[in-house]
Amino acid sequence: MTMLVIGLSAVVVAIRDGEAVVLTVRHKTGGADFAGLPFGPFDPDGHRTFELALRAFVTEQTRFNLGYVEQLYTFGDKGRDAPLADVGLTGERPRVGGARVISVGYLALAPAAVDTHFPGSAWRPWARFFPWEDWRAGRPPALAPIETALRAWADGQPARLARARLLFALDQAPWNEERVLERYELLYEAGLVHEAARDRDEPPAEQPDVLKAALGEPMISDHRRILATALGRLRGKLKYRPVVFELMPEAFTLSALQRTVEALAGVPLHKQNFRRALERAELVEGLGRLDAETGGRPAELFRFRREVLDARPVSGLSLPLLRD
Amino acid sequence: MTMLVIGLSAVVVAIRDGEAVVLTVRHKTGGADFAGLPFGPFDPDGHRTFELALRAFVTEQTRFNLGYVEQLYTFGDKGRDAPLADVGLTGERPRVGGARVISVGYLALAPAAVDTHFPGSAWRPWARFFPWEDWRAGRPPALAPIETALRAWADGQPARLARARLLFALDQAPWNEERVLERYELLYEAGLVHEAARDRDEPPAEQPDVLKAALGEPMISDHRRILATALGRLRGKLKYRPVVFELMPEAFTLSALQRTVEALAGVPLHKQNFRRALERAELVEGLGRLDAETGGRPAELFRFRREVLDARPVSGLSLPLLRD
DNA sequence: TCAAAAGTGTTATCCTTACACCCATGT
DNA sequence: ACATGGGTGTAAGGATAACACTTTTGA
Repeated sequence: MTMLVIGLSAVVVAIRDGEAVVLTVRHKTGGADFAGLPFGPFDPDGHRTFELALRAFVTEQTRFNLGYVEQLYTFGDKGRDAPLADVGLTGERPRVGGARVISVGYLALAPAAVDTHFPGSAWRPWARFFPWEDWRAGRPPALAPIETALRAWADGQPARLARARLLFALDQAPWNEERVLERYELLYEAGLVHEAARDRDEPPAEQPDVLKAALGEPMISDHRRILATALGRLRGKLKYRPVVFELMPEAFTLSALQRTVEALAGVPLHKQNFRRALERAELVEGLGRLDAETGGRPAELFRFRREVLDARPVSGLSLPLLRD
Repeated sequence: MTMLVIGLSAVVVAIRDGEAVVLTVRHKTGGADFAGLPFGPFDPDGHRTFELALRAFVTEQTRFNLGYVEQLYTFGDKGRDAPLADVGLTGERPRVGGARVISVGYLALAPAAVDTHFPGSAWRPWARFFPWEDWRAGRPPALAPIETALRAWADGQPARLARARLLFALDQAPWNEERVLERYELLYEAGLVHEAARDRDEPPAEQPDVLKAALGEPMISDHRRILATALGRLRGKLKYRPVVFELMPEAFTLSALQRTVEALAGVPLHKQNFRRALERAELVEGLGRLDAETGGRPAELFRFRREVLDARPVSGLSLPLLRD
């Protein structure tokens, strides 16, 4: 009988220089060199809960303590390359007939991207893994080669075309920033992302360099899928829970807050309407102090009124889009 | 080394006579007789994905095929009573030193509550398990004894009082229908629900009969917690995805649709504003036919325009509250 | 004719969107 | 002075919430 092993993976998000970054671990697999998420096995004897286990091994691997943590999803498909079974992080796929690995993905938010100088671990902008997800400067150029490839895949089939159109905002369809996972899964299904061929033990598809670049960097195992789940979940959550503040320092300017939300949601926001919404929600409070380091006129510093969480039900921020 | 076992549990929701009902299985445990959710073990050899395994054993246990299925959460805490390990449904707790059971909860929606006449399985209104969650006829009477018990538990501590107030709408605080799980967990933490004492191997607390009734019927294992997760998730999802229609027959009246949404959300809605919102969203289409069986004036039948799902991003229904 | 449920009109208010302009600092 | 980013006023349009009333059937 096949053994079951449970692996825990963490998508640790932080903001560095106004960019959303993710904690990754480098893996040398055979010749190639891929990034992965920090992960570890769940030990049914030593760990009382998943969350405690997760906090323990992330602290161990990266030297800082997680704040906000939330379970994302449990992945158990056989066809998909499941996370690695052993703690040694060898980068080998689980052997056929060996243990079946189930992976529980978590999202964690860190108040700042402290560089841990830990061997093999690094903060990387998640735009690297999903170049098509960043619409802050308008429609990302990565979408052009992707659109061509998707149309070739759809090959006139109406169902495929409809999905591609909706998810990738083709033909003037509106962009929905939350459907990150569905987009990644479509690219996987279409055989475009590197992981698709790898999971079928096939050689990488022949692709022009522009397309290869547009499809982003692959990750080991199903980690890019977990990352897509995390990004989608976080983008949704921004709107109905005040989670952004978990990523901000104690005192911040409103522009820094807006840049953070924009970096996460991947869309440009309307400055004044963003501020008005903030004000109405009474989520922040001016500190009277100024931040001189902004380049132009100094900005007032604000703090998150954490006490509102105990006083009343509180939703997140609205995302007033800036028309392009 | 402790073995790991993965159990799958399904919260199958349907509408019967305008009430939201859940598929349950009866368990005779020692003297007492508790309800539970349909569940089964995940077999790493036989099952390619969780979802396929779930569909298979629900069909086997209840004779119908699930439509909409969504993963809820994976529960792995040790202190909590985890789901049973074997398929025999003996109702015994997993033995100390035996297998550690992890349970993956799923939400499924069925278009109608077909009575399967299967031994031991039954559809039960979920209000039985959460009497405090039904605000359709105003503040539920179950809240009075619960409020008293919670205040006794809070014992003047501001943090406890604030949580109880917010979650249970004490002192005129607004009711938030989505926070079902948090409410159940507070009652568990306060030691009020039956499961709390049971999980600590303590005898049931001494409680007046009104309080006992107000706290609802307990379930085996952590099934009531999974049910609370499902109800909360479904209530949230109603608003941003058109999932209600998974519970409706092909043709339905607008009043039946409204009653369904009310039964799920547990709040009364404003008739005309509900209809106006439906109309604006272009989610339904009149069929011209009438339903004569309504008691008063016959109502027009409508259908869900399923095709909009492929045409544009579509959100759920707004819940225009009816002030009490 | 009356109860029961279906179905509609209308208004005040609030929120969202979109426009453009002024302010304080460093170079 | 002017570039750079911070910070504000205002009005149009649309969505929501709240008011009550008419219509069509069965008993």
